[in-house]
Amino acid sequence: MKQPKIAKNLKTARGKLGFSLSKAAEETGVSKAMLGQVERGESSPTIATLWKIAKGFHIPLSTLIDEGNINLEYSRQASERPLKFENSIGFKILFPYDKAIGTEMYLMSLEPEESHVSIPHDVGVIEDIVVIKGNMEILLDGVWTKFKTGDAIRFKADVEHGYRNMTNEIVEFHNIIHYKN
Amino acid sequence: MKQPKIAKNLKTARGKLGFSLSKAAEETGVSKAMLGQVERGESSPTIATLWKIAKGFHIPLSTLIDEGNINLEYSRQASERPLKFENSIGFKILFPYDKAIGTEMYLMSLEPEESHVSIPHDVGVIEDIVVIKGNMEILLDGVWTKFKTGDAIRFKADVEHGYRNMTNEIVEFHNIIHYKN
DNA sequence: ACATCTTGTGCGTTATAACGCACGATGATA
DNA sequence: TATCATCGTGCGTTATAACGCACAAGATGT
Repeated sequence: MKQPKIAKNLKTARGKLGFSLSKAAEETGVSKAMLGQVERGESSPTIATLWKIAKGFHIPLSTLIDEGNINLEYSRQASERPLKFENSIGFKILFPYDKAIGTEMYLMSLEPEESHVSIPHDVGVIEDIVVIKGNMEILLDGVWTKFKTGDAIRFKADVEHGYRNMTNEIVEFHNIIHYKN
Repeated sequence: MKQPKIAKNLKTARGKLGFSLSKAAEETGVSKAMLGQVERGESSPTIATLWKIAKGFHIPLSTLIDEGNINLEYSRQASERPLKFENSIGFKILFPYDKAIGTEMYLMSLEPEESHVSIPHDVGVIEDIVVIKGNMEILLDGVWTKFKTGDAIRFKADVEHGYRNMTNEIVEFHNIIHYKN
């Protein structure tokens, strides 16, 4: 696991919001000097300070601690539909998001030893997985749980979750995302 | 957004691993006294300290910052036993009808030379087919149309439609029915 | 019973997070 | 040009994170 890139994520977040350090300090209740120190990597903030920042920026806390694969722009798109898995594991769109139906469906594949962790979707989003071929694990509540061909799993996608393939065969699964209308 | 529940999450994680404070300190490189302070909510750790803990515990950092409304709720759905009714084809319920989501999902199978014609569903019902294995035909607008493994088809199910397998191999497909809410 | 080990807590010390403020640089305006 | 406002950085001070150590309580073994 890589060390969290707080400095970069904070700088990126602030930039995208178009906040000066002063404005950011005003919105978050964290001093301008401290925000600057964090961005320059001169200080490691406490979780309480990070929370104040995230709250003031109206972004998930995980956006600030994420490991650099997902930027704020991605996170912001999480509030819009459809959600794309760019630069991630292999997938094929089976049914694109349809507003009338409220779902989208993908055929996903995982190479051997490949894994992917998703940031949380909007509140209320439900995700279905149906394992088409192979043995895979799904990250639910911080625990990797095993599933095999034919298994069907429904879980809340508004928390962090992930998929991984610890076998040496390709895994394929259907991924259906239900958005609350 | 709720304040992160670091104290509770740390205590839970340590408990699940079966670590004493001493063992946890050893594994994480964070002092026993500090771990105790964090668990009792007497101190708010820096992100660097949290990262050391997560790394030492081999868990995602987000597990420690998650907001406490984690429901370890997911459902392993698929019924184990395939069902076969008279005058119908074999199927297995993957996700039963859920009013909140408005869909149901089945894994269907067609023996060689087997066919099935459905009576029309209610007005507005949409049906998705994803061919998992084999070559099949679907009756759409009075015409049998061929589809193969990997094909995904969406059609209005409020008119007559059907499925048939004119090959000598078993065909399997996912059948998702979307009811208008 | 006693000795030893383990466990979690509290305390004093050290390191650093977090702050308010001052300042130089930059840009805008009169 | 002079003035003002904004920006980000650095500094000294205060608060607290993080530590090593000691200790009381509990568990275990003889």
